[in-house]
Amino acid sequence: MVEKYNPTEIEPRWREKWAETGLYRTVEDRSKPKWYFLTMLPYTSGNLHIGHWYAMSPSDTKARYYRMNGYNAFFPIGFDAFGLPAENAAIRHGIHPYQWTHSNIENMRRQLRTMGAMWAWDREAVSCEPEYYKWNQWFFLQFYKHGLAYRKMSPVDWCPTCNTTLAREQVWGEDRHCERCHTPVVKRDLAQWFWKITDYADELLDFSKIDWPEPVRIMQTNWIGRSEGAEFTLGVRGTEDRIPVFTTRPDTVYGMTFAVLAPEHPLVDKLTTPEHRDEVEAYKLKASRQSEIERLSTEKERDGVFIGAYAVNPLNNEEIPIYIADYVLMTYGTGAIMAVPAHDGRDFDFATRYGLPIPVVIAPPDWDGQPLTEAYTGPGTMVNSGPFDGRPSNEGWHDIVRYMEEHDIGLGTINYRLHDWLISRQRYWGTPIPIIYCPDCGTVPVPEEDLPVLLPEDAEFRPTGESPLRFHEGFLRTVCPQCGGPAERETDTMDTFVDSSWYQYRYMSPDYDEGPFDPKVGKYWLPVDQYTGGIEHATMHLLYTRFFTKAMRDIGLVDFDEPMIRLFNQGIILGEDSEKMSKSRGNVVDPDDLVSVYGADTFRAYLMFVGPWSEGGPWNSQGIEGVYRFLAKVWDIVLETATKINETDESPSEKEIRALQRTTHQTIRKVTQDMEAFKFNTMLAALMKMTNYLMQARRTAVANHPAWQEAIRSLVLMLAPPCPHIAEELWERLGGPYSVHQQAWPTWNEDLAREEVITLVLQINGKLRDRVEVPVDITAEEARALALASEKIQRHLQDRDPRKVVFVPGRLVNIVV
RNA sequence: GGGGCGGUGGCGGAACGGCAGACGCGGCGGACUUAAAAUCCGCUGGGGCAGCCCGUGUGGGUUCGAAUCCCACCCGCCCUACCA
Repeated sequence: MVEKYNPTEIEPRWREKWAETGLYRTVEDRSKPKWYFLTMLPYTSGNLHIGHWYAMSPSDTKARYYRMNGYNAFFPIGFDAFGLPAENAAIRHGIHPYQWTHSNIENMRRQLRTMGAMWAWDREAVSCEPEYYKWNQWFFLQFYKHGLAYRKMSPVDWCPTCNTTLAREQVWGEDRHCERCHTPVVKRDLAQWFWKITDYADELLDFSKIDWPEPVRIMQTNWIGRSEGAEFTLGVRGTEDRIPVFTTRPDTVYGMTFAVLAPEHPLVDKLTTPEHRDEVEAYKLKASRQSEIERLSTEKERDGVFIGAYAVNPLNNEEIPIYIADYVLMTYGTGAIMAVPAHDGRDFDFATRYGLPIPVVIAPPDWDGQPLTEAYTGPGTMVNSGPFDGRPSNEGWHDIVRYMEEHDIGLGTINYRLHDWLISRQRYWGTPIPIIYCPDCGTVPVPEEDLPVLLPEDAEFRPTGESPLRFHEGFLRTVCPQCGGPAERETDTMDTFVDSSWYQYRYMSPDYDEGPFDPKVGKYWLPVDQYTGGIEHATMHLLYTRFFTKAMRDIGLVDFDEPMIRLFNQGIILGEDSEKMSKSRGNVVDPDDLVSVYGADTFRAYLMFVGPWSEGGPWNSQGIEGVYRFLAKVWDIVLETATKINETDESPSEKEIRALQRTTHQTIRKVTQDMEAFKFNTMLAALMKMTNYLMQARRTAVANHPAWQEAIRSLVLMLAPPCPHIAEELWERLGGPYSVHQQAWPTWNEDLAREEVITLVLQINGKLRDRVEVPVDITAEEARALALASEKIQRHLQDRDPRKVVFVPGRLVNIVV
């Protein structure tokens, strides 16, 4: 009996050796093609959970595969280290965010190392370090200089008791209360900084330069929400005021029977007549709460109130009542709409409720002239539309826009759902925005040479969650860089999505201090060749980082348009109950426990084996045993071979040798193809199948043949990417040179992989009736003759005549009767 | 309401126009053992258990042939929220 597989003994030993010998040190080796692999960086939560392993093991596997294929593969790691949990820990436990974050990072580094991944630790970057966030500030200044950063008023959730703004995740429940004191939150306007991502809206809709999954492209496209339409103004009877409205249906403008403003629309107060004021105020108050109430109640009634004023339709001069209603949003378009109840479902509901007229202006194709029972939103013929009557609506659409432009009524415009990126956060644990407010000079950017604006260490964390920066005199009080007079710093910090928008660049050269990254190093590695991460980031991080790269290009930092050429979205690993893992459900699986029992190799391989990486799936604590058994079998077979336990004088038959070679080369082919296609589950199944074959063959004479040595070596090499430790150990025992991870990936020989005999399926009308063993290269004629000669076929055929015989080479014969 | 993903044995899944269920878990039987564990070998979709019949959410369609392509519907999960 050979020595037993003992992962806990071999794994730490090899990790040490890899570190000592610098096996994964990054070198800009220009003699090799580069391949930049990037996996979404972890947040410094303190503990590596199974989701991290699920995301990282396959990407490490693929990076290792590329390395064995002659690429210089770059696989960096870092930490997303700013964010609210650190501040909460400071408030609750009195630990400074920096200290909390760093002890978390220490622990996570230790846990990450047990994975045995080929990370480029020498390029690690941590976003809460001044050396990192200095460049967030630098980017801010560049954006400011290039007109991509501006400040305007914007609403935030505000807790009146805690006297602080709240982040989205601090607002709880249907009544939207503060997580700390349970007071219902209110909206409050603050001056905040924005970045002009909308400048790139059209370019962000262009995916021609990237190979990204279709669902992500669709989600980004919907999120950007480009819609073509017209913007025009409605006059208000008896005033000089004009209400701008946006519509995607200018062809329906004659069907407007009322106008609706968002309750927060700036003209509401001015236009409301005295007798409607109370009602309007009451509705506004209701809307300010209700519009934020969780929209779980799908059957919400569409309501609103008349404000007493009338608008004028500029095309037919008809006067129509003006309402406010919470179904119109201040944040989209102009915050006001022309309501055409016949051709918009929401307007239809509203008009029905308040008894407003619903004139048809687009006749549906088979319209009988009767009133509509629901809104008709399709194309049709224009009616009741003055000079446009009789026009097909899709042509009339353009006619009316042209008419509006010719008569200075309005303009054809494009509207986006996408808003500019609000980056201000009223928080401590983030990057200070490098701006100074001077009573004389106004808004003054911090000079580049004064960066970084450091977060003060002696911050005082109040239980209410107020930002310590607002009360920190030493931070707040400064001098104006322009006039030298007393001035105040901006106390808001940046959204943490800023950190992750460009971290792939910082990994080039985390110690570089002349710019965000060393352009010489960037020239070699950039852009990212393969990015992997969850699809939940489709419309946030993945959009922001594309924006950042385009802005960097326009600033002259990079010469390409997209940050990541290829993207793969992995699924989510669930608990054994098929529910999302969470502490409250009690279905959390701890990676540390599993590693200490089974070793990292088994754990990595099981996560890949459990199902397609893109799908995720439930954890199964018994399933992992199967993978462990598989590795233990490989261990036994390889050691048996290495120690030549099985020497006999017998020589194998040609047939046995060919069968072994065929298995080896078919497996190499399958594993290579699956590795390319991210099909790690079937890749491992193929390796298991080969191992099962070797288990059968190891006691036969073929184990003495050179083909056996080839099979064993190939198996170990193919195991190196998914299970780096055991492969290294076995490779050494086989007498291979250090390291297995520097060996070439095995290649298959198509001739050796080819089947000689196949099972030909015989069907009648597509139903399986018989099978016969035939040579692969059987001709159609031979196959047909063989099929008709089959006893079972004859029996099923009875006396019916074959009308047609379909022959599919290598597969089947189908007789049609 | 909009968008995305998915329904295949007891379970995770494979096959993605051509033998449905690879590989693994679990189960059953056997070998080894005083015994158990571990390990190894065999069987394992359902029904008749013999020739066969039925099976990929449901109902249609295309095709010589459909889990796979098309249409309609049902169910589940995720994201998003009245986008004019």
